[in-house]
Amino acid sequence: MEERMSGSCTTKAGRGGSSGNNYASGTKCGRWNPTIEQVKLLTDLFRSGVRTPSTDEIQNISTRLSFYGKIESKNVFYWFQNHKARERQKRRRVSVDEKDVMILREDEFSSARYFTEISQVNEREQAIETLQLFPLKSFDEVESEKFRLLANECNEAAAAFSYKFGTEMDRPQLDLRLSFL
Amino acid sequence: MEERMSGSCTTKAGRGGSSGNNYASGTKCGRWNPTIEQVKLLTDLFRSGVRTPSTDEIQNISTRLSFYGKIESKNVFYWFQNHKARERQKRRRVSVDEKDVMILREDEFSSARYFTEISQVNEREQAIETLQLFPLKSFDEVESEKFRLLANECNEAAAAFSYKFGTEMDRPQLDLRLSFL
DNA sequence: GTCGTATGAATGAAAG
DNA sequence: CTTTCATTCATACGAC
Repeated sequence: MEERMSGSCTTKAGRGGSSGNNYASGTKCGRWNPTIEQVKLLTDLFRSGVRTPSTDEIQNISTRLSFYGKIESKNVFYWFQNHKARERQKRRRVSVDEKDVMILREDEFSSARYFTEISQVNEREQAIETLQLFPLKSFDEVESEKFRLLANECNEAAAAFSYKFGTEMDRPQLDLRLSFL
Repeated sequence: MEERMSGSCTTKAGRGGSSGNNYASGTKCGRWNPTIEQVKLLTDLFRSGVRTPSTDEIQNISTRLSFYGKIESKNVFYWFQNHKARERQKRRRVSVDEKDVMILREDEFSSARYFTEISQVNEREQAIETLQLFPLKSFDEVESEKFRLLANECNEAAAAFSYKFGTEMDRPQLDLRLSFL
């Protein structure tokens, strides 16, 4: 059984002063604290279609991101997992409570209308542009350098891969399976 | 990194019951500011045993609470998440503070004794009467009306339905596919 | 003004 | 993959 020993840190009386504290690297210990650059890169990858990178890709990404700060492959793995899950979660919630503020009558729920909405939503999810793999213009000098490297290989390796798998295979089983029936 | 929307909004109001705040909460940006009624309903639900409502339940609750003011399902989600976590946190603090004033050495943590305590806590947490779903007596006239509605449907309509589809059909293939191997 | 607290929001990590 | 847990960040408010 895994151990839950997360907080063995000195999380005593919390941090004093509510005014000053920036999060910079203030996090004492424990979990990974991604730097802005790391987050940006990860986000870009995500936006470019990467969803569930393979072990190798994770390793790759992790190695590159380590340039910007301490990081483990595990972090990358979790990041994508969480990011994907949460985007879905968010989408699910927004779509449901922003559209029909009311309803909730049973017949409404079981109507074909409901399914229609769901389908639309899924389609939109798939619609994330997988075109511009990397904006290559987002950073300053230092970044752009590293960025290019990443962009390069990802363009081929990860990209070509993720494009296929991250976008087409990541979530298409539903249809696949149905097509078998 | 979703939306890091920093509160640059002049959010007034504020519940807590001190100042004569209004529940209007017409705040267009910034964070959600629950009205007294909303908090009461949420609290009652919590006391009645609700801890981690499903997506559908959240939706349900949210929709109903919207009667008392602006609210999104994510607010409900966070509310329960936070409320539960903080109760647990508080209890944990108390147990460490009241029971064994010392200890907490590593061996203690990994000892059976530690787990025993945790278990007890969890059990008690679960032990909160989940019987009386709704006190139906907490409010005035107006509230009790809405309240009843919530109590009624929460466990049937949407539940039965969404449970099926939201859980089984929404995305069950990945594992299926693997099970073939 | 600072500080402490209550609580909404987010997210890394992990369990299921 | 989904859901839950733990911790942290952010903000509003009140006491001083």
